[in-house]
Amino acid sequence: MTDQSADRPSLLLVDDDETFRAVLSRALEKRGFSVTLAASVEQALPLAQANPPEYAVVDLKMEGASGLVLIQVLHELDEATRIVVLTGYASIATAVEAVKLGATQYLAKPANADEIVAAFGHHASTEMALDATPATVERLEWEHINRVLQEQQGNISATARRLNMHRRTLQRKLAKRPLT
Amino acid sequence: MTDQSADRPSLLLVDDDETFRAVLSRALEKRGFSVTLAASVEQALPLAQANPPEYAVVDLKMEGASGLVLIQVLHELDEATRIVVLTGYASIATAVEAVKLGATQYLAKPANADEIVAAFGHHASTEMALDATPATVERLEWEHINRVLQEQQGNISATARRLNMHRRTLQRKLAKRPLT
DNA sequence: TTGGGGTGCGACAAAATGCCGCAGAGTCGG
DNA sequence: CCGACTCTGCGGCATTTTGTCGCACCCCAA
Repeated sequence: MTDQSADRPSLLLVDDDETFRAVLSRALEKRGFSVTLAASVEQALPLAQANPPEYAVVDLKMEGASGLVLIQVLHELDEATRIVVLTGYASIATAVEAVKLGATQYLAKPANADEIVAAFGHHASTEMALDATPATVERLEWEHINRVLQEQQGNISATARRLNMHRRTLQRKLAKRPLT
Repeated sequence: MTDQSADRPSLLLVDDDETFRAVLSRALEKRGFSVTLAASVEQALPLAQANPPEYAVVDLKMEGASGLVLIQVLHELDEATRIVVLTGYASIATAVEAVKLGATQYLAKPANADEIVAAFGHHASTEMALDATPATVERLEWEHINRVLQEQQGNISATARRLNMHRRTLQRKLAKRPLT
């Protein structure tokens, strides 16, 4: 992954959400990475084996094989690869697993590009990462709710059940615009 | 810690809750371990340095130094020591930290002796089942707060400022045990 | 029609948050 | 030593949010 951008660190981004993938890819390119995309573990494996990346962002739960498989392979290919795991289904057990398999850091979605870059650790060419501002809790909640709502095709009752939140509360939260 | 019980594996149990410590000690002795007790990291350090244990059970949050300090020392003394971390304030951020420092497994209290003993045998697997349920908003908030708190080296005022949250509110949230 | 799912919303009780202040601690420089 | 700055935890009380309940309505399939 040190193709024509030999001076930019290579990064493999693996996520089955096409929109998220495109947005994050752009943000990471802006921060100086040379990004290669994959929509699944199966798609990512040959890419990684051909050119082990310096950095990787791996969604944990995708169609097909688990992101855990990719973490293990990436780590075996090059122990120096810095792997950040992203997941909308965060749990301590999977965090332990991911780190033991070689992940550098484990982040719950939503996570913005600055947070992801900061999670790689100190990186000399991305000074702007040092000022990473964490999202407010309200922002986080809003994005999470809307993501699950979308997964439930806009069904408010189902979303409330899935989030273990009261429907009335969910309605109220959705009626409010989030602060920036 | 292989004093007169040369045929029983040595185990260092560090927890500032005297009752819990005594109960768990008894249970672990019944399971064949030779248990040494300590009520704090400060108390445990010289014990560990004198005789690095084969196994350790370390509470994360105690008066005085954090259990994370002890994990690091234990791991440096003997990489083969199997360390299980216990905490009533479980978070992904501390789980990641503990595992990176050398912990074998990370368990949320309450955890019984069987669970702890099983945890000593934990090995990373790519076969782990991934959660099908998205995190609740409360869980997401808890994990986010704890991640930023860790980034701010445990400074509550700084964390509150960074999260644009009132300090009192943050204190209250941190005092509550997270939902599982 | 019935039964099952969904929608939005108000009233009121309960819980959480915001705001303020208190008391204490530590660090640093003058 | 003092003052200035930071931090810590916590209670009292006002305000806001959430939980609970119920109402009214909708759609769809049997």
